Amino acid sequence: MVPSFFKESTAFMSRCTARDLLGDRLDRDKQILGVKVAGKVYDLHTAFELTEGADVSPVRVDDPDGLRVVRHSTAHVLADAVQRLFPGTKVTIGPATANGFYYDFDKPSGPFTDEDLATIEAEMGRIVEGNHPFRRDVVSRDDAHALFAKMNESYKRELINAIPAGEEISLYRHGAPESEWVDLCEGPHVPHTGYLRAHKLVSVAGAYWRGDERNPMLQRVYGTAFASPGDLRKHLQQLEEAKKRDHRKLGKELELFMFHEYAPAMPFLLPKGAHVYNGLIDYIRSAYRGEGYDEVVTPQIFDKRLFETSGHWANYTENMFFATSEDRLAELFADPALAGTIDKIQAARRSGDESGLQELLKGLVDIAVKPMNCPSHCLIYRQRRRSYRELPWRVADFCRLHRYERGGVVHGLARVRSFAQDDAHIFCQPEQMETEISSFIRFFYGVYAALGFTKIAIKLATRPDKRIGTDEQWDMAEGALEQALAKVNLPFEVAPKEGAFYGPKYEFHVEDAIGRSWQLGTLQVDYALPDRFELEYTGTDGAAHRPVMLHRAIYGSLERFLSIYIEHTGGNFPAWLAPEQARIVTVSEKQVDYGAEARRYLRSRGLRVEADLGPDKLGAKIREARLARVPYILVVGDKEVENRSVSPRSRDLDRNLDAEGLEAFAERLQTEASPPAFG
RNA sequence: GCUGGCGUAGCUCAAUCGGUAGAGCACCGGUUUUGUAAACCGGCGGUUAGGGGUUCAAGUCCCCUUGCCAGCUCCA
Repeated sequence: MVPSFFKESTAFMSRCTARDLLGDRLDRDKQILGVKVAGKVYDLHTAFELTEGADVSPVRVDDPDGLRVVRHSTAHVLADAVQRLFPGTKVTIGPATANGFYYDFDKPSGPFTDEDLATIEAEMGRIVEGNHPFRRDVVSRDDAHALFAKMNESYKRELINAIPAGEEISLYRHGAPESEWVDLCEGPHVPHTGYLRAHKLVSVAGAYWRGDERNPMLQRVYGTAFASPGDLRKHLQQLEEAKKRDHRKLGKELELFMFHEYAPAMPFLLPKGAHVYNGLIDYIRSAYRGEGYDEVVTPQIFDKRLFETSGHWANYTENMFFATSEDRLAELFADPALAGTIDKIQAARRSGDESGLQELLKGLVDIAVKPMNCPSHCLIYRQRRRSYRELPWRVADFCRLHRYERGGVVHGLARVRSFAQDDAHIFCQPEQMETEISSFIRFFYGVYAALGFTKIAIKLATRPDKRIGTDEQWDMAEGALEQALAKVNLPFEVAPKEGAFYGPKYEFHVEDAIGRSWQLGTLQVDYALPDRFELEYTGTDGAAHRPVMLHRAIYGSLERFLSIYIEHTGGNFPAWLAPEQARIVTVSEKQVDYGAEARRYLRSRGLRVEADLGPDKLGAKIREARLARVPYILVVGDKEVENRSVSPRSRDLDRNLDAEGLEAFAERLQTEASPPAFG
């Protein structure tokens, strides 16, 4: 069925172009770039088969499909500009990304500088100016090879070789007729370069050809482009805002945490940061009582046999830290085999036998620092015989975990080597899974709503090709995850084959205050660990059964959650979490005694209150308290001393409130500072 | 881990071609006694990330190590 707006197109064509479908609508509405037919976007330059009944809709510059077209087209203009300015530079690929585009170049003279970016941007402006059309040509494989051979574009020829036989090979050209620039490209593209005025080059970076570190390093130029200069400006402002909120910057300014090179990528939470961190833990912990969780405390380092049982020794050691003891060292030195081992290690190193070397080194180690809590929880489960009556059993643990992350990936608090999770494992009977899952979802949403996150998207990651367990188990696990969502009426997206090798999972994607999305909590179904640890419970039938294990976390890593929460709030923690809830500032030193007394009183009411009694002027004290993001500034001058009151200034309302008595203020702040309810 | 960049006082940043390491804030002392985003004066503070090299002379040039930043790859 052809949609109504195409009615003016008289004949129904099987082979057609967007122009045929859109007719004079195209001339009336310059925002239209092409059409989307059965999920695929076609530009004005491309002919395609239109099957009857296909879903057809116009693609406009400012919708997501249109933006991708604009960005990809801008990438072509970037490559054009680069080849004009830096002859001898070879082109590779230049796709659109979530927020823009990039183009990878093989540039013999090394990386681009910031000045280069400015020059390239100016050149792009000139290329775009003429409103020159994009043109598409379909060519034979031989012609394509001949063309790019002549141009000495070896990467393009590699790409041509990768195009399956029988598929169309197309070229896109753009620019003034006398200086057209051509690229091997599937499209789609904008009608002409006039659509590409709102662009900005953002940064340069190295990247490998085809993402493989054995391949040559290319120079990647990142840029972004939008439908209009206004949209571009808005995006750049969002980037500015993100920079202002960067938790690494705020962490330093607000004295929340620090790092030291003696413990790289392992945060030190300073008193204020630790307060917020512990507040988040306390919040979950208090909720655990109502949700029926038991909390345990478990060791930090284990005999390696634990991880051999769990499978970490075979699959996870490159992410683990190891420990040793004097006893163990003495044992190793006393072992006559050691001398031989050292020779073998040296030989493996010389011959570059990485995996052999790893095996030898691992053989010397007998203690490892835990990267996850699940193995210890399995040990606890096995502490005694379990009955079906005690299932589901929910075991929570906030113990520290250590994972050796590769040097280049660590990032502030968001990706660290030492962290804790609001981790818990639910051991249950298979038929209890669904109920457990839906009550976890409810719990999860309650916590996020209470913390001011309302936009949450769920992805259901299903069975990957490489997996363990029976199809029956996978059917049951995926079914339970799906039905639990249906029951609470939540939409979700399926991420096919993205599950863990031992079970399917949810990924919760949470959107923050400035529109960025983060994967935080998770829930995973696991049949493997109960098998490996031979966990059992006695059923009503008196026989032994194997429980299912659910791994679940609401915050995920507390460190990472804190980093996002800092950026979400911009450091303006709500009163119930704020390390300092109110600060008394005296107008002059005449009010010092009352200021100290007020502080004593408010503290006696359980409030976290500091006082700035120093000789600075009021304005300076106010400024400092505001920079510290204290929720209430309590001004105390002669009037307040006389009335035993304070004059509060609210951070969140950004204005002065009426003066109120000490007791009344304490009452109000106490109410405001009680943790939010959820559920 | 890979590629590139960076590391100067607690913080933010200067230091021309290789030629005596400096400012503001913070901190300490003093003066000022202040009504909603920075009063004034003085002082303390440095083996320029660490190590090696080149040089008459190194913050500056070269090499190694380390940490950080951006990206790649990986991930909570």
